[in-house]
Amino acid sequence: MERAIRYSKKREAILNAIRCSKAHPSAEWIYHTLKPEHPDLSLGTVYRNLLFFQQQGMIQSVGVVNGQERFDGETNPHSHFVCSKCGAVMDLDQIPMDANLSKQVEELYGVQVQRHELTFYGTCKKCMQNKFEEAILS
Amino acid sequence: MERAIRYSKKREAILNAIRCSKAHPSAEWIYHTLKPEHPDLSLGTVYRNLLFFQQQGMIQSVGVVNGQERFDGETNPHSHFVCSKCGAVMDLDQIPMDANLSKQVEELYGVQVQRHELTFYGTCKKCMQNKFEEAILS
DNA sequence: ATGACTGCAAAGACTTTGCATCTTT
DNA sequence: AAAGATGCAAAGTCTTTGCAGTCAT
Repeated sequence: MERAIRYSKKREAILNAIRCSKAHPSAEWIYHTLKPEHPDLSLGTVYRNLLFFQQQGMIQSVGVVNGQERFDGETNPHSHFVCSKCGAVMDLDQIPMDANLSKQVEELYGVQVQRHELTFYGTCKKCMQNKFEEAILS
Repeated sequence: MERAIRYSKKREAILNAIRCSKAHPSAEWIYHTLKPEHPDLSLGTVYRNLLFFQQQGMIQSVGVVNGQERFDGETNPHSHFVCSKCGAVMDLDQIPMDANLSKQVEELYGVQVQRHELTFYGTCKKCMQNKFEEAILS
């Protein structure tokens, strides 16, 4: 018998927070965002639900940025930009992901591919501006 | 005055261990691999040197796999496969990385790109074999 | 009433760091 | 001798987990 899944107010709020944010939230971010509305929310619940949503395929990990795992409520393939300065993560909807690549990898290397990630690392607009201002002031 | 860089036996050994391995080692892996030859090696030193090599551009992080950061001694752009079962990381030398993509991202999004990663996630050959055997036994 | 979900706090895993000591230059 | 590199252990950060209580069905 499969484990039943029940509704929970907090679970709904957590999923909603991820889906409504473009920031690719971390557990901590979700926790602090929801705390005002749900004063008795605990960090453990956030982590447990993040795992749950991942297992259900409802969200995906974008990887670990500055020590914190980041999540994405959009599960359609798309690439990301990560700012190495401030840790911002943004979607790059205009950069296409080649779906055929996965098949090529499977055929060439004899592995089974579930998904692939295309991620760019660098400095975001805001941080470049800050760098510029610092350079002037020094 | 810039900080001087001095030779050290352990630093050399650590870099060598990364460069000679195709496993994309973690700090722990390096530590245990070198411990027999360098009984007084400490994990702190491994971590400090990993940071040092990264800052020097001599190695690169491949990201965090199962909670451990993994490193690559090959800094030329190439894509990776990560096994979600066993955490193995392998180079995909036959899958080309499009160098032009970085420029496109810079122009389209007004950011500054340093590098990009193309990573495939799935199940490696060995783990697929294990799955198969388990299925038969059950 | 059952068992899924949660809060809380403790435990766990990985990484960083301070300080005394040892090494390289 | 000066300052960089290390060992050791403590501290720090993020995440997981056990247990008792709560809530959905």
